[in-house]
Amino acid sequence: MSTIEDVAKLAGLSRTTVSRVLNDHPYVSDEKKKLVQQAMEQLGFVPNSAARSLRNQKTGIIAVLIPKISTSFFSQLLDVLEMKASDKGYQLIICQTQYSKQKEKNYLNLLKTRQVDGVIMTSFENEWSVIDSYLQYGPIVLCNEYVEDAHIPMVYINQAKTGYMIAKHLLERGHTQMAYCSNGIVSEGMAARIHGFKSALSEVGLYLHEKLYFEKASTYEDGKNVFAQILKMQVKPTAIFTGSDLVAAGIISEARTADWRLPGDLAVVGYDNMEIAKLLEPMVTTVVLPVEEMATKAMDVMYEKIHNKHYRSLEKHEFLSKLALRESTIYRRNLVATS
Amino acid sequence: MSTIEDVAKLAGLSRTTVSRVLNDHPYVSDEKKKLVQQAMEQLGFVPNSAARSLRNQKTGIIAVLIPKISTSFFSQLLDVLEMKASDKGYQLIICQTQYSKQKEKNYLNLLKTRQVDGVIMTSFENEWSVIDSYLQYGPIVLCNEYVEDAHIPMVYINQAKTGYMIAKHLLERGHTQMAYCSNGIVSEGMAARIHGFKSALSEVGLYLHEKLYFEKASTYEDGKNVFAQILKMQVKPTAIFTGSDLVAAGIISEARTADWRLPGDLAVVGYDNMEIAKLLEPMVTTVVLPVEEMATKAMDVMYEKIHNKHYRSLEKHEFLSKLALRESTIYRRNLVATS
DNA sequence: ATGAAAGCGCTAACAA
DNA sequence: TTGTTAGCGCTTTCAT
Repeated sequence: MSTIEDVAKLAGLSRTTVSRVLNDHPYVSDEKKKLVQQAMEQLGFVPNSAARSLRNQKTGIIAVLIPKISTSFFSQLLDVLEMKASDKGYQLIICQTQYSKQKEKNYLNLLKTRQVDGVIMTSFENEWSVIDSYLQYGPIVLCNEYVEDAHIPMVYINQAKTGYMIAKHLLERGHTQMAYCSNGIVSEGMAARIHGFKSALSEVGLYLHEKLYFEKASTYEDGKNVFAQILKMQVKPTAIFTGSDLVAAGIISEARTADWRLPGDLAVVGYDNMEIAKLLEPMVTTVVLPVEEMATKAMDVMYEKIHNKHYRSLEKHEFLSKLALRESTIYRRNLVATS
Repeated sequence: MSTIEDVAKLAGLSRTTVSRVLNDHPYVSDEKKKLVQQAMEQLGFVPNSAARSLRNQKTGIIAVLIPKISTSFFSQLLDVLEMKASDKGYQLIICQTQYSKQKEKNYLNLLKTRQVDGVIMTSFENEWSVIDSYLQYGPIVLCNEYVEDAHIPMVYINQAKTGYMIAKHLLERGHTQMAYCSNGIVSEGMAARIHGFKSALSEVGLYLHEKLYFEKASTYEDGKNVFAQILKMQVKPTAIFTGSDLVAAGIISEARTADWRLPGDLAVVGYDNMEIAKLLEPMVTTVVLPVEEMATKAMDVMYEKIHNKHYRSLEKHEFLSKLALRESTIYRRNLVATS
């Protein structure tokens, strides 16, 4: 492994000059530059990054905290984050928190030990005050979360508008009796989503019936359960927001078994635009999340924070979901553009 | 940011002693040890990892090269790899090659610049000779690939046995006319798989009809196409291996539209055990890959290579796929255990 | 059991 | 335009 010193010797110059060539500094004559480059070539020289990190006090690495990589949404997010980081010349260290407070803290320590220049959190487990204390060591950017009392850049989806949009769509399709599935997670986003949903209803004098609110559904099995419950009801909903494409799949599966027509007897709206949404029959109208936009913004903001060094700046970067209209809410013959 | 020097001063000791405490060296009296620990506590001292890396010539980081993170299989693999790395005290840098030779080389450079202690490749694009040249800088372990002329540890699936198992299962179900979908990727593994498939057939005097071999099917749409072709055939297959659950989904969707009974008119075997395999109707019999086992082994081997420093050792770590038996090849009433 | 000092490879302030 | 030198923070001989 050759060092800058070796290159300097071979080129008959000083380490400084070599370093200057390496960093594209001005004030190096073309002649010497050539000499240095030849020497580098000949030795197969590559700068040692630990030495650079130590000297420059920055690593070129960003940590991404994620609860579970193999979750469809998070793997998409990570995918884009990696591309954007790569574009900016950064490496990404992946940190799976597995929804554990301790793991989350362990990974935040990467900031303390200066192993990374910044941390992007796509979820969080600890109290905000705990996380806040790490800000003295470097920038933290929230991507896909919103916290009222955090004074840092936050990139997130306006869930109130998401909820509103869903309800509005169903209202336009003529539904008046709707059901709503939550996923059991209690967060500001989830609260905002249902609030938005309800406000669209109340605008037209409707409301969400208590029995039609399912508190905790996140899996295919949960979806089947939800339908079983619906089947037993006196007054049945004509439309349901499922909170997840998996739940939608469960509901659809049972509904078909029970010979319900979809969307005739029940219109279904999913969430996440997972692969299955397009594969089911009927194809599922679902909420499409602005994954790419959020990841891009998060990385841009992180880059800026790393360089301007003012970590505690409150920035709200809000993005909107879209609705992919498909057969589960609109009869095929009325569907102009499916996507 | 406090350094080891600060701690030493506060404790009234030397840097050496502090370092010894930090690294659990013997020959430190309990008394001084306590002193040092108190000082560390008081200053909130955390060792700087760049300095450690520089001094120790190792980073505690492993790079994982992956073509595309958001692919179901790779995200699962990455998930397990991260857990295993974490167990061993390593961080993972993720490198998305996007099937690009150049990107792959760029990321292999992390080894040259000593930014990582080793590289795990889950796929590769360049000629083996290119990759081989990086071995002088550190260990490379193949996880999910097999290359005949690579002299490094390889963790992979025995695809010949996978193919054999699939055909065997269909033979046992009484099929004699089978179709086979490849995904268009040309690799030793893919060749082995079809070879294994064919040899099970030839054992009982059967063979794979040329027209029933689909060269390139990897998406849901491809699956629909495949079925359309089958529909036009004179002699139709009674069973098909799809090479992917997505393709299986496409085939099933079209088959149902054409009012085929599944598995009565056509038995379908998928690959990958994706989420959809259990959600479709019928639930899809599919090949389950030993993701966890491969990831675990790859990380174990990497750990060992990093420490014993002999990188060019040919090691074949072979794993087997399993078949998850479901309704698409076995009538529900005959299904004892679905999974 | 403890400390002094050298040095990992690089960059930058300063001098020439 | 180029070189000398100090030092980033840590570990490890070697001496005591």
